[in-house]
Amino acid sequence: MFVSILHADADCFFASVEVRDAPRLRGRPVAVATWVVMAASYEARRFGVRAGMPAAEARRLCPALVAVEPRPDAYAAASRELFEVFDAECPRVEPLGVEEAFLEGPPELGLRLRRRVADELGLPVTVGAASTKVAAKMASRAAKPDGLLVLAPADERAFLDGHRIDQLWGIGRATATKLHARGILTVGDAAALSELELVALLGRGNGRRVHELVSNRDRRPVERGGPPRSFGSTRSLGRDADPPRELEAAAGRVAGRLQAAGRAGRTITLHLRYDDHTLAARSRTLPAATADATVIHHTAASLLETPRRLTRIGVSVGNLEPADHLRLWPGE
DNA sequence: TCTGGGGTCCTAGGACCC
DNA sequence: TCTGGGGTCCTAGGACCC
Repeated sequence: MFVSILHADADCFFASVEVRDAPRLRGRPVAVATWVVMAASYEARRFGVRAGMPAAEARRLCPALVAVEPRPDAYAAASRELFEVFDAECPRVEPLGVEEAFLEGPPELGLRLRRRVADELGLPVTVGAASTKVAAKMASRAAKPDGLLVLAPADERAFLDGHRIDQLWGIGRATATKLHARGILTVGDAAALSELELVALLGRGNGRRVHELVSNRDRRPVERGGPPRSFGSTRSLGRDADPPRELEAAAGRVAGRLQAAGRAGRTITLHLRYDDHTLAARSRTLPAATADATVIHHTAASLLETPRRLTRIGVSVGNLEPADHLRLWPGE
């Protein structure tokens, strides 16, 4: 028996909550969707339905698709319950979004987590266990849906080496493109390179990081998650949208969430996307923290100057601190 | 393929201070 | 007046994740 890193991930989380709460959906292709798909059940995925896909496209691929409106409150409650089980079973839990976490413990912990979440929440959770975060994450992916994969340390390298480089957790499109251009197609290909070669290819920071990932020398420990570092809200703009009004609404949503969390922040960032899909962000740091909708809105609006057509707008507040005392901005 | 909304972390240059 | 080193904060952008 040895201590390992576990990655626990609730399968197609939103869709699983919907199926659990409406048993007539069981076994059917289900998508949680507005005009875009937020989550798809495995039955729907078999037809090619994917998160992020326009709902019309999903329906075309899968005419029998059952589309369900999102119920954010239900997912928040399920997420809370999921982490209550994690916390009850393990002292070291590092959340990674609303539906997954790294945990430290013996591989047997994976069995308990899966059983308890299934019994108490009625939701499927897949667990991967390994000696590093990257291997544990890749193991849980390989074990989906509703599975458990424990990698023995001696098997981890071979397991990782066989993956396509762009499938490795932590390798995105930009890095994969650079590696592909050099004929590096698999994790094994990349692991055969020295750190120096990867640094030459990818830059110092990214090269070192990728070297640690592909060679499975990922030394990052499981760390308890802290409070959020930022709150934000953005919206895509339709043809007849009014960007200044959308910005004001976004500021209101962010202020409400900050106040609910008892937090305030000093750095206000305006987020924009233009019609050529380029992104921009403008930020301003205030002398003191705020959770006030008007201050957030006015600060963001003062940063908004663009003759170009916008396709997305929103605001985030960072540099957070507790709001229950001290200087709020503006003062009373 | 360019389509959601929510995040985290890193880098790099400039301002400013000692 | 020029030169050097070290550090923090702010801003903009990029990359990646679910």
